[in-house]
Amino acid sequence: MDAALDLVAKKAPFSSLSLREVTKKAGVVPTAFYRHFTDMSALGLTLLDESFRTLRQMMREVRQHQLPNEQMIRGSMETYFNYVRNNRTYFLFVSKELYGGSATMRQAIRREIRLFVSELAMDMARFPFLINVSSQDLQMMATLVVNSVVALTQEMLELSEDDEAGQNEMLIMAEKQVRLIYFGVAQWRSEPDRIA
Amino acid sequence: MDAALDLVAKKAPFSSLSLREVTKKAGVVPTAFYRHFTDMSALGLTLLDESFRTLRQMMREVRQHQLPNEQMIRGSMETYFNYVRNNRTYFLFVSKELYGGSATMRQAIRREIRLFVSELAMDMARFPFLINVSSQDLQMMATLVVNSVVALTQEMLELSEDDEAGQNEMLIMAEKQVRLIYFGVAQWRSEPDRIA
DNA sequence: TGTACATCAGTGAACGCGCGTTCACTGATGTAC
DNA sequence: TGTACATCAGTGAACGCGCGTTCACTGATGTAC
Repeated sequence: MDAALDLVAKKAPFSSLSLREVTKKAGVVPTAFYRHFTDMSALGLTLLDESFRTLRQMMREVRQHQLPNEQMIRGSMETYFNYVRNNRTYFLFVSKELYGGSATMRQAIRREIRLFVSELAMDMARFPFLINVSSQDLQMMATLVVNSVVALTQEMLELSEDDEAGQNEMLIMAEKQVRLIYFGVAQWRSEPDRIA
Repeated sequence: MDAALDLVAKKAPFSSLSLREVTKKAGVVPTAFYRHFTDMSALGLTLLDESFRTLRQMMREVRQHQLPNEQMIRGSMETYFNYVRNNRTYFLFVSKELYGGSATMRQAIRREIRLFVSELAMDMARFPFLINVSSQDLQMMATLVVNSVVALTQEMLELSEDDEAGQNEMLIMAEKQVRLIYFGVAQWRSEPDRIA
């Protein structure tokens, strides 16, 4: 599993990895692979599980905070992006699979993302200034936040691992974007034609 | 080229396509490939050029509209998502390459996206209520809009081609999200602690 | 404590297959005079 | 208008290679009595 993650991080997407490549990197003969997985796609799904198992755990902790004030946004983003940095290879793997993987993989990842969105929407439902917003709109707002953070995560993964400055820029951008979205959220339906 | 796009749309990402697969699909002998491209990566770059050539053209037209009122947002989103529907295979190709392709491909796509972001930021700079916003923040806001639309585009591409209802839902969501962002944009720096 | 057996990760030879690429070729279409 | 030659897309045989998967095997570790 480590060998596969390393190979994905260093070059190709998982789908273009060969069984022999992985076993070679792991320092083991190709046939030994079958002692652990039935085939490559089984390995892929296991890696996906592993990737999300700890991520879910971390998200749950981040959600402990409750009110959407600015310190809370900054704190969540710091915690999250730190986690990304410490689990770079997992995120690189998931990022490449999200659109480039098999249908099964893509569905599995989208399911996890939708889960985060729903949880965030539930949190938002408790904001006093959002009591009149439909649950569909809450879902839309949460999707916006999650999609934006995911996009910046993927952008950060393109940076070299030791580009501290660039990574910090991403964190700041993420924080500002989420704050900006919350400005819009507070505005939603309360004064809908301020701009028009 | 059509054969390659078809194969990418139907299943695997471009990087896992073989030269023989493509020529077989095109109804031609493998060696005939070399009459047109030096290798697969040259074909990939040509497809990328082709994908963005007409897309840039369309974006230029969308930008003709000027003021950020709600009809303009709706109109732009309709034009754009219609274009996506009519060029599905190209977008599927680009979407899979954005994170799963070779470094060259990824860089080329990111460059195009950054171009769109800069143009949008320039448009925003002309909004009267944004005169005091730093150009860095304008870039951040434009990034947010573009990233959100890109994410929804990719989500739409996951839907079946004839899922009219689902695709319409994406369009509506995109319009709402962009409108919400504009609410936040209008709020930015003018009353920064409304939420805090 | 010692013996017998089961479990398990890894080995190495072998297979048939699709791969990218080479080469000399064919035959149709375009161009010069 | 006819002839000679160049250009060009496609052909088909052949190559060596890495692939996934099979098989019978080895030897270390764990378990039962």
